[in-house]
Amino acid sequence: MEIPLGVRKGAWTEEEDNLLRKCIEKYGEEKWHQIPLRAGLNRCRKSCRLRWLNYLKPNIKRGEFEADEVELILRLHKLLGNRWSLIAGRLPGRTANDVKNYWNTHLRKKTVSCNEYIKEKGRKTGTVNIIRPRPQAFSKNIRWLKDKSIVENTVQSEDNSLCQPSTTLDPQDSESVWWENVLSGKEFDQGASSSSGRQEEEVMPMANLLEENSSPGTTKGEENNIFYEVGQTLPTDLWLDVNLWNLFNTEQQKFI
DNA sequence: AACATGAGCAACCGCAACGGT
DNA sequence: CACCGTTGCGGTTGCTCATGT
Repeated sequence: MEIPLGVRKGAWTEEEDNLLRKCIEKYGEEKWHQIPLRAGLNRCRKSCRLRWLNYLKPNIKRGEFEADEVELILRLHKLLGNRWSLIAGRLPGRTANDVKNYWNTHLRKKTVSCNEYIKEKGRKTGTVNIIRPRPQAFSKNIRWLKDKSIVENTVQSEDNSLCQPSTTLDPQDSESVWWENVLSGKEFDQGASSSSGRQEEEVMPMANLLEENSSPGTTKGEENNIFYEVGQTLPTDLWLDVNLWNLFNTEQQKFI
């Protein structure tokens, strides 16, 4: 086992902070398993890494979250769920832990009450067209263009009939049109579900797409269910409107 | 003044993914 | 391909401080 007996836990002292800071200034943010030894700290590597990333790192922004940051957190959380590292990657100077803590203490209650309101409203007004989260995948070669909300390569899904255009245009063009429609909020055809083969090896979920375009040091790829099927009719407590796609696109452009 | 309660935040823990062998 | 060590993430815990009773 890597953690020696008697390893120190709990709050960090100023002396420990200084040792860790000097060590990382000297050796860099690599090989965390060697950091405790190099720094002369009786801490486990996890503790050292966490302390550095959440507190000691030079560019960390302290203090109150600004209104635009809060708004971005709310929107990204709606889009991504509890992907704190991804969300933090869009907030310069903020750590995943900061974002998570802020969410849990300030925003969770608000969104819960908001969701309850939407749920209640949905019961009264019936159903709306939604973009529903579902496992869906994209080619690993997808690139977001700087000038347009277009992806170059194949868009794949568990249900191609919903995710690809019904026209017989050139595949790239038709997908571009489809994406433009999605991101511009145009209406969609009601798609009939049909199963189709899914190429597991060459596809990746959209969250990974975000990660590939996010700032260095963000998480590696992992699966999740943040994809959205269009044209479904479901209660409003599940909806995710098209404007959010526009937001997603807007935010994406900022960081490319 | 003493105690209870809740909010905010730092830190820990468990797990999954990744990369090397 | 399997195994193992390392890394990084999200959930949870626990400490501190402010506020209420």
